[in-house]
Amino acid sequence: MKRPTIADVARRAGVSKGAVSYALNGQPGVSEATRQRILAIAAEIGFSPSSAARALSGATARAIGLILARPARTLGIEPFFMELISGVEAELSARSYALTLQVVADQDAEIEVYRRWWGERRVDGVLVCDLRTGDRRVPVLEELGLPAVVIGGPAGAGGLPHVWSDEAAALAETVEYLYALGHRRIARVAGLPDLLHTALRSRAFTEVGQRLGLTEAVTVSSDYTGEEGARVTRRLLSSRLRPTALIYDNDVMAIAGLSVAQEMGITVPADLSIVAWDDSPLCRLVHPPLTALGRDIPAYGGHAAAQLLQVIEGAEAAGLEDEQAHLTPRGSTGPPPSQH
Amino acid sequence: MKRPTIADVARRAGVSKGAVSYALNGQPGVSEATRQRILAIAAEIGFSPSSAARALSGATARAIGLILARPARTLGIEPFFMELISGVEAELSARSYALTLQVVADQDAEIEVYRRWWGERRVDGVLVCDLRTGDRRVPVLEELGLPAVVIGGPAGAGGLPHVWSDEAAALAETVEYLYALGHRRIARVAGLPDLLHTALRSRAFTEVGQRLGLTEAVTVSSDYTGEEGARVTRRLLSSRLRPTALIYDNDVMAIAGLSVAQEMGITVPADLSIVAWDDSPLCRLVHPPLTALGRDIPAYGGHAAAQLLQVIEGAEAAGLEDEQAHLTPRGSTGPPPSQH
DNA sequence: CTGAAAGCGCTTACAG
DNA sequence: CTGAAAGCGCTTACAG
Repeated sequence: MKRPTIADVARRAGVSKGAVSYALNGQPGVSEATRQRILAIAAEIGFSPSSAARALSGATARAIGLILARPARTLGIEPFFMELISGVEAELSARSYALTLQVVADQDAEIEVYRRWWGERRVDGVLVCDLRTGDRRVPVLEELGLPAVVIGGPAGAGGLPHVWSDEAAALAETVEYLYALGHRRIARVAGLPDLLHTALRSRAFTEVGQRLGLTEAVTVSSDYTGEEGARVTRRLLSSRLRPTALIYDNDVMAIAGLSVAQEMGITVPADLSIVAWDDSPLCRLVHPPLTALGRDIPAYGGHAAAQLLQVIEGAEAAGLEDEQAHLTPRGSTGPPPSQH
Repeated sequence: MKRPTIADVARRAGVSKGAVSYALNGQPGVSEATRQRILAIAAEIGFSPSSAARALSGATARAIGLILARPARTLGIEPFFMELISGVEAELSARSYALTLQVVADQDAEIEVYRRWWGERRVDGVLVCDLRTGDRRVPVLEELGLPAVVIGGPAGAGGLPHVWSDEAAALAETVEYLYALGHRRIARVAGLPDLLHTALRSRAFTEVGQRLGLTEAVTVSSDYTGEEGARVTRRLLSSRLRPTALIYDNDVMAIAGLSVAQEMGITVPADLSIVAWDDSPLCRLVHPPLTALGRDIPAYGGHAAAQLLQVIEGAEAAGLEDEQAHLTPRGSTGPPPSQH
């Protein structure tokens, strides 16, 4: 089955290819009657303009790129990325842009793919995730002039527009909530230490701890996996003056932490309170369900995509502060055990 | 920064554009010395051939498509798809193909996207997931002649090549294992009933139940979400002669089921054994860790991608039977409680 | 409002 | 082994 081209439509309609192009793209240059007739014929013979020909004629590729540079193992287990992607998709498909996805091993590979995509003109722009301290991707993207929007911030995005959420404030509120419940020994199990948002959260945690006079507000680094989350939890709960509350940087580690508590005979929430960041259906799956800090991740992805499309279409995009994560108290938090 | 074209390379090398093209694509028509010189210059000025120009010249788009037609909610929570995607990616990027991903609401939307992609020549082929009974996508893809490989089977793929795993055998082995432990009342919490592999598993479950004389081998339908998994489990465990073993069609429902047992004061595995299909890190996160039926999903995705690339390159692809899922016994299974 | 033509950046027969 | 040229299917000034 041969695919119809613009020439087929033009022949059937008895007009020039140019006229068909104008009609299809909503440009002036054809009468309304002609436009309708051309559109009807195009629909009838199932014509879609070749994306390659369009891209080659200086129009855009109508595709944006997203690269994930995390081990497959971590990627699969965290609902975050899939939720982000579906939000991005919703925005893109409404404007009939495609999403080109690539999973790579590290930042070097990621940078290489950006260079290749730019050379190939394969995408019109990219969404950048997992900002790191001193991120090497940002200057490369700026140098290439490849439109890009950073997901994360507020700092570290260089001159690139970014979409972010005030994680420091959300963390502070969480600590204050635990403090109000009576907790004085609060520890935090953090994600990968070289991610910028981990650093931001750690600083915020230290600050609020000092403000409230919690001398033992410790942050312990981890890597988002259940294994590490469990290991760190075991260590924290084995110390002589163990924490009465734990805040985890993702849902997976929090669930692993809950299992460790159960395995050690520590009752949640009577003996230990647990808070998960990244609220997700996983948090409601376990018993007790986890108190969690969450926000609308698909919407976040959608906003980032919308910003990127603005940049691609030549508009100024100043970036956007998204909603702050809010705490949903469930069964895993309560007052600390009374001191005897 | 202007992107270098093949003409820039040709000028610098002092040859024609055709010669550059031959050199780049490893075609005969240039001397080895010239080829090396051209390659060096291309690398030096950072040239990558425009994917649009390539695609337009009759070469391929060097991209394949994957459409996921499940609600975002379900997508995010199951590690399966992200693992599949990373396996697909690994195979594709080794051959420098791109992956175009789209998330849609239903099969109608999916079919529409296939038609559009075909018309736009945006992808060279597609990977088809979540085969259903009487799948409407298969005849459309066959009619279009868009190269496609189905992930799943063994039946229902029509004339399309497919990659599959013998789920019936894996399920039978699992039931036999539980039988050997002493279980006689075994129930199964199934996934979405209109997915073909759910039907295959259900039939296999009934068959092995009959063969072993388990008159109460019930399958209850669900939808893969934790909510539904919990609800169904509550109902099953509330019946007068409740099952002593439950087999779940995914990890998420199994974890929800475990929580329900805990909430009802039913001890796992002393009072109830639980088996999860789709082994994933989630299964090792809970307490007790779940006995699970699993296999290498990234490899599965990689095999499907490899088959598709074969089809695209014009080779016959007969399809492929992948490894059978194997049972990893962990803490959630044991002998049934003794009858008093 | 419409038609004829150039051009995007490649690939690939076709002559030399 | 190499060069000149046509063609892929669009978009977009440029004349009429």
